[in-house]
Amino acid sequence: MKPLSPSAERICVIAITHFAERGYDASSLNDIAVAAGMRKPSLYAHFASKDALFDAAWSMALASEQIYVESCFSEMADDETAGKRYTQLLCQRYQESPSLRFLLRTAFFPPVELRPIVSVGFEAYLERMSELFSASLVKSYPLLPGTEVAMFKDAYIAVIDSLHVELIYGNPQVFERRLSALWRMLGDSLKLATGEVGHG
Amino acid sequence: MKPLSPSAERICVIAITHFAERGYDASSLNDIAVAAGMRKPSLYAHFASKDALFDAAWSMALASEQIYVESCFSEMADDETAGKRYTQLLCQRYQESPSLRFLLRTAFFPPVELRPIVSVGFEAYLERMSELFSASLVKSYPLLPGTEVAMFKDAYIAVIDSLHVELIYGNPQVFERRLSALWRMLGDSLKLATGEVGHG
Amino acid sequence: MKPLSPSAERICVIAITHFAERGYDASSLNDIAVAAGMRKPSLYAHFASKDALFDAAWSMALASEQIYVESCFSEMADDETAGKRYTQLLCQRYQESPSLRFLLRTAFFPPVELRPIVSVGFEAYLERMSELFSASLVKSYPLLPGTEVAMFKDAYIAVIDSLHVELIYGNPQVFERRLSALWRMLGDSLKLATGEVGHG
Amino acid sequence: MKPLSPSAERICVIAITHFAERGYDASSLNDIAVAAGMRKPSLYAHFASKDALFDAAWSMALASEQIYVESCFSEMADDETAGKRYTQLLCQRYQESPSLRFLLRTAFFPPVELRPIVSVGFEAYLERMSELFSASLVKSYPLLPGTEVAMFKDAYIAVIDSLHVELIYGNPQVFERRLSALWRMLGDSLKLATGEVGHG
DNA sequence: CATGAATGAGACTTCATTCAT
DNA sequence: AATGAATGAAGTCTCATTCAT
Repeated sequence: MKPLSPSAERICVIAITHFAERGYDASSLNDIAVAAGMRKPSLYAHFASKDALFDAAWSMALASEQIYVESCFSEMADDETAGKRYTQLLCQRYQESPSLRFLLRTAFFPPVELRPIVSVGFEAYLERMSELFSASLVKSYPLLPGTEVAMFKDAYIAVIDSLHVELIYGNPQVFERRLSALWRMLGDSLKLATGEVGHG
Repeated sequence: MKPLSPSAERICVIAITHFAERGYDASSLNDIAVAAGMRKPSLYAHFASKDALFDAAWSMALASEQIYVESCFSEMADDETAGKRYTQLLCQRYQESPSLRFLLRTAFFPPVELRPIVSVGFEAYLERMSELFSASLVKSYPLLPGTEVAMFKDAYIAVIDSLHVELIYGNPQVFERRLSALWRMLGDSLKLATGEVGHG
Repeated sequence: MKPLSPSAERICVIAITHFAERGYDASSLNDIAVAAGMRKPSLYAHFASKDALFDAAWSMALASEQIYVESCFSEMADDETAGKRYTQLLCQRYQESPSLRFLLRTAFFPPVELRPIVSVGFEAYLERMSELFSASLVKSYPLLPGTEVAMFKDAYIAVIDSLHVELIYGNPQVFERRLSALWRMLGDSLKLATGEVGHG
Repeated sequence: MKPLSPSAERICVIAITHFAERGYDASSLNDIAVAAGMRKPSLYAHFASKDALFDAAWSMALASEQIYVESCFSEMADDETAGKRYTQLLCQRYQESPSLRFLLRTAFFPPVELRPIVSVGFEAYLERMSELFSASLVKSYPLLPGTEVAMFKDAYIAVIDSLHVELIYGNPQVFERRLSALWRMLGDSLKLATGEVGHG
């Protein structure tokens, strides 16, 4: 994982948008090269192969989104519902961040030969998110039993994935309805689970 | 949508598994033809182009899953929680039905030039599912206000999509946990929404 | 080793001349295709890869030369010195037969990945020649001890290889001098070995 | 033929092994550069082109083998059979000297555009060897007629070439048998040619 | 219906070479 | 003396498609 040269980084950024929009198979190195202001063979001065470029792009996108997630959760106000901020910003993030679009497309349907690399990275990404959520949850409801926390962790990731899908469908209005429906459910469940126990 | 000849149907079935596993771009007409026991050019006796084959495969898969969904909801017992049966069978269905795998992969990331066809069909598919769910919901809770029904419709599709994603990830154990977490939420929310009003 | 179609045979013949003149690495499928009156991708309707084409060309050239060798030895007159006719025709054969030129070039310096295939075939080719020689030798000198026959077999192949090299150098005049020098040696050695014993 | 810098010499040595093992076409400047501890463009600080590098490698290899041949013949004992020592050491020399392997490969199948350079050098190399042989032969058999000497010169080079081929085939056991068979022939011929005339 | 043969377009990749630094 | 970056040419190979048979 040595750091990339500036040119290599630029290529990576472009590759990310191509992979995000077209997928791995339908992305052409020629197009990526031209979009990066060079000719096809010049790519090979920076990356040994299409796979290697994909690897680098994957790492970069993953790192970028991981940082974003951290910042999202760390900026949380004390009285905020755990994990809500992230979901509220998600739609905008998706539209603004090719990295996120690339991440989702790739996590869902990775090129077969790169599946291992992809799934390891993405699972860590989701796992970190669920940890941030449950930490925040425990902070708000210290008395919540561990089994309940575990259940809500699963529920939160389920919610995230559901929102991801709606983002992919690409209808922002429906996204907002889904966001609200999911939080209604999650909120109700939390209410019942914590009742007088939690905040009280 | 004229009916397909037996040969054309066989080709479609094979194409569906290829598209499901590899995606449109990475599926080769040659492989499909050989898997169907013929040579590549023979495909053109049945379909005008790769796109046309995709179209037919898409229609067939959609029809197949629509029938399945109908049967799933129609066999529902009276005291069953609305839409639960479908989600419980989903994991097995996914593993057994290339059509469903094809549907999801394609709905999420359709080949650009076929996006319109795909999204129209898939939205109808989801819409029908949500109607079946809400009909069953209204039957169980006749007094539930319309706005609540609408909200639960959104929630149910959100749940389905979330489960879809977990199926794509491919870990059956996690699927079961997610399934239970989502129904816990949905159940809690229903409980609160209906209270004494509903079944009582 | 299924028989080749006429087109495939034509391509093979052309490939043989290309491989003979340029070697495997420097031969381009594009050039071969054009020389065969078609475009590059059309080759792949006949051969799965460059290696496969090479394989076929190798088999064809080997078979061709094996037949030639057989005919050469079978047409031998009774009072002829064993194996002489073949060496006398060799220069002309080399000039006329791309197969032989291909055989030698390839036997001497095969593409690394095809070395096994090549050496097996060529060793059989040489071995057959040495058997034909020794059979003819034994017929002329029935009393020659087995160890001597074995030695002359080695000597004959050594002579053949030496002539091959001179053919590759490409100077017909020098070839004739070498041919005569080698037969002088072989003849002298035979004279001493058989003496009054042989023809008696 | 200005003398090479130390770096250039080092590159040449490496190039010789690459050319010997792979041939001109299949040898990559990149590989050679890396093996020499530098990057491809750095080669151009030492050689103007691949051809120029080949030229230099060729000259170096030729010089190296010429020196070896001289030393081989000059160390000859008085009662030794002319030229025998060289052939006896040949197998070991071939295994130890990339230069010799390069020489043979290149002499047999030079890259087309370099054929003139190659053949001139190699013919001189063989010619020198045959002169050393005939000088030694004349020393042993002063009364041998000139025509006979000329014939034996041709025979000796023929023997050398035959041994070369066996070295290329790469079977040391067969090499020994061939070596002995060839000297049996050469010795018999010499015996008959000199008879009572020579040493006596 | 099926296919053998052909093909234009385009995929990834390697190569020898150049040039500014 | 060395190299990172770039590139035109060319390499092998795959693909969807067409057409005569």
